[in-house]
Amino acid sequence: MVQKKKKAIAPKASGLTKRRGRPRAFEPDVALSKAMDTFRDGGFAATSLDDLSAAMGINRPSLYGTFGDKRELFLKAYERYRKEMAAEFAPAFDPDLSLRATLEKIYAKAIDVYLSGDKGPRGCFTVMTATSEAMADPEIRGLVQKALGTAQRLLKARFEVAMKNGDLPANADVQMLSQIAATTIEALAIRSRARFPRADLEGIARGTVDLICGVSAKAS
Amino acid sequence: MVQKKKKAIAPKASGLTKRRGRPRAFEPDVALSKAMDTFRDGGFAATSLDDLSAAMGINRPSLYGTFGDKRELFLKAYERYRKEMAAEFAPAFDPDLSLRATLEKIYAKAIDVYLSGDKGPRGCFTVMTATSEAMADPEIRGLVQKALGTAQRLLKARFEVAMKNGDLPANADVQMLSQIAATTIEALAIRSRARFPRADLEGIARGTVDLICGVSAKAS
DNA sequence: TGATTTTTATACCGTTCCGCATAAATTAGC
DNA sequence: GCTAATTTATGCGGAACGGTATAAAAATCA
Repeated sequence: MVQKKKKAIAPKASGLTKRRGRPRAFEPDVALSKAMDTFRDGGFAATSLDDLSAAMGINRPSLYGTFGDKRELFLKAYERYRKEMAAEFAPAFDPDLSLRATLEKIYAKAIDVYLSGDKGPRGCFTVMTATSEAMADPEIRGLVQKALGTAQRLLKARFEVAMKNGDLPANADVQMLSQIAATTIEALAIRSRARFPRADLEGIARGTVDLICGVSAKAS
Repeated sequence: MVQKKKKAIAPKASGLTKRRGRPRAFEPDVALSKAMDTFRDGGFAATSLDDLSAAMGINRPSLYGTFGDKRELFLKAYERYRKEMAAEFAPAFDPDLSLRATLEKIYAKAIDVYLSGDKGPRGCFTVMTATSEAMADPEIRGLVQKALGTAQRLLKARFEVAMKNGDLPANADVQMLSQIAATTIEALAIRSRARFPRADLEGIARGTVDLICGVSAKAS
């Protein structure tokens, strides 16, 4: 390559400027979503570019041109997962909800997400798929640490509010409670992947909620 | 092959009958241990037979002849891991130990096991390595279910004893307690793999032990 | 219409993968 | 020593892998 002439003027900020050449035959967003599912099913190493290309419905060169190599695609898929999860869980943190309702909503959502998948429960991208790669890839490891840390921090903040509101006893150990709450989510991810029945997962969730919020009467 | 003549008489039950041909140049047991470590580091798919052969110090044909193909070797490595863990954790269930001492010993051992590894914390074979394959392989999935179930059953039995001994309140919910105790182990496996510092893991363990056994005073 | 730009489709390249074929090496039995 | 049995060492073979070169297709701009 001698020297590629650079486009002098970028198209004006409008996101709808007509591109010059042949238009894309796929929606990058839905393709990335398919890639996310595929990685979640098989993990990084066991998922081939052929698998991805087939699932995303685009040829390998298009895939490469749009998302970069396999690892970059994995990172983008994981980034998308994190954003999707943030959006999924946000409503549960609605301050109008009681502490118990918040926790119930979080666990219900987690169970739904982890059990979804045509070929079996996909589990959690962070806990299962990304953490597997965390040993060999420092960047992925950092993202996993951030994700786990963020989850626990959000829970801790909610518990602090609850303590001020009187929904938790004044001497509650919010650090410990947020650990219990966060690690329960991680355990749900593991057990969903191992195909524990939904009722088991719901039982674990209910147990943790009862433990944190207190049970008025020990129901039979 | 026309027809392989079968050995008419099996050598007498003595385990020390001299084998006929060239002796093995490796110890199958230590080789399997190396395979276990290697799988734990990289997972099933990302670990090649070259990796295994190099780590185990034996050539591929010997490997194949002794342990079978890659999946069989994986299953044998996992089986070895489960037996090893059973032996490692057995002392913690010594009935002379207090409930608190038992739990402390369990978590201390878990953290030690999960943080071990030259190239970084190896985590738990069940939670990390095997569960990754659980989706595609029903046999592995069954083993994972059994392992997770066994851990929780052991804990539950210990809590039932504690309740009879008065170490737990008479109205304690042993099912819930064993869930908390077991899921905490799984969370430790995840977080060790994500390279959370040892102090964090110990903090999680201490929190769970305090929660289950009760804290006399909320220390500063 | 023709030139330019961008994406698509086909198919290839070198590497790595898993499993095994083949033959040399090392033992026990005769 | 010779034969049979078993393990080692070398390395092959077909398939799958990740990535890319190349050219056709489809759009805009002149």
